[in-house]
Amino acid sequence: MAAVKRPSTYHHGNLRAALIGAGVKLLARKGLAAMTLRAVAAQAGVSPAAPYRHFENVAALAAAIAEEGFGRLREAMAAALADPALKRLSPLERTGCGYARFALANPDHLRLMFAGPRQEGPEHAAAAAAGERAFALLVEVIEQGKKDGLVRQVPTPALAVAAWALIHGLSLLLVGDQLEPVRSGAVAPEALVVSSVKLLREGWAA
Amino acid sequence: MAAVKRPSTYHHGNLRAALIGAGVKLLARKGLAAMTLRAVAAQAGVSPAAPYRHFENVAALAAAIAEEGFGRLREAMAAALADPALKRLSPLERTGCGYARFALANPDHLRLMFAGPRQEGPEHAAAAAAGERAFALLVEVIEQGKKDGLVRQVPTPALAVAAWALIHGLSLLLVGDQLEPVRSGAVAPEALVVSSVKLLREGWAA
DNA sequence: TGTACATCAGTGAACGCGCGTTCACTGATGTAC
DNA sequence: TGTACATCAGTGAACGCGCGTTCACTGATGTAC
Repeated sequence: MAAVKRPSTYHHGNLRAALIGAGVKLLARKGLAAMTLRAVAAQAGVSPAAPYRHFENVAALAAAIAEEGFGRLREAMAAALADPALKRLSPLERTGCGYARFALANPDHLRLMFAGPRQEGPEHAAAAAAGERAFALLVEVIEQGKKDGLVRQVPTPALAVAAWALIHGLSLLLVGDQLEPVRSGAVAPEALVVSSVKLLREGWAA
Repeated sequence: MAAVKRPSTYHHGNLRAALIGAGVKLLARKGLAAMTLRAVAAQAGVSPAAPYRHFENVAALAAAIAEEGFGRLREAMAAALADPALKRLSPLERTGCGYARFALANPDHLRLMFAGPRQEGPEHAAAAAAGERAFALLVEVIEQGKKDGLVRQVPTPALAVAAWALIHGLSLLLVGDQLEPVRSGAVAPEALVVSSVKLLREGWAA
């Protein structure tokens, strides 16, 4: 018989990662308000004091969970870019769909990521860096679009900010159930994303 | 001597309105997290139990403050629309500037207005109605733009949602200090609003 | 290979705090006569 | 016009709760010899 590796119950092994995972789970199951330090510790199966071995305070833990979210957001955008089901859309539209998919699947995680202004500390810096990496993916898509002749020679930062703002705002409105056509079921969320990015592509000027 | 109307200290007169005003003040001075029922009552100069004469619970009070915010948001858009300093911009751009001005002047109020999903109760319904009135102003601007031949014959709801999402997302990113060009002082917030709405007007397609 | 020991990731009890909410009350107001 | 009284918007003390954080501790781990 193989000597089964019995994980110790006292020493966790990788509590930091487990706490972040527990936070993600809580955000999904109970929402942002329920994601307290004590709840995260309980979800991870440790005492309320345990997280302090890995995080200075609750804000640092939240920042680490936000960082995780930015990583997943980037992955969602990359996955949508490569999604064959979206191949009829332009890369920028596919990226937007990825963003919206993450938002709709993780509404409270998104809220946490963009809750409040920037703060001090290493975890907050790491979260900001992860956010910039996600933004950089959008910038790459735009640059490539220019090379492929799909995108006008408008300054990339201006377009990236506008595209990010559009899809970010749309995601938050969707997540907040604030759009009447979606609430009534008249329009599917993804259709709205596509139509909005298309509008940004073609412009509203007569 | 005229008989001066001495306001009673016991009976407030219009505590409901005073509580909403106190909430607005707290949002501006201390932020969203500090806007508790007890803090609002203290700011209004009454005991913590007094608000219960006017609101069922703290959520109803928050919804009433959000409603006030939507009213102010609509006013800010209408004011920008009529602002001679912005007369070189299109009506849609002016409306966006008004939105952004409200956001930058009242970041935590905006966060409250869009915090969390919809809830039950008369105050929440009133807040939603006020939000729809603000949205209706945008719809009017678009309809007028079509009549004036400035706006393409694209479905109004689609354009209204896209424009709202763009300016909403941009405002939240500005308010969260999440845009590097603004943080570094390279671009002024209003310039970003104008350039983004212009981009939505002209499109990014080559 | 076996033992002593330093390390440090965990425990669990406790703390003070501010929160939302309740309840019996108080006193200013306005109306009926 | 003056008085009795019903109304109801306020008080203030109290409640239970869950929060973030601390502290002395415990016990599993891995290393030195």
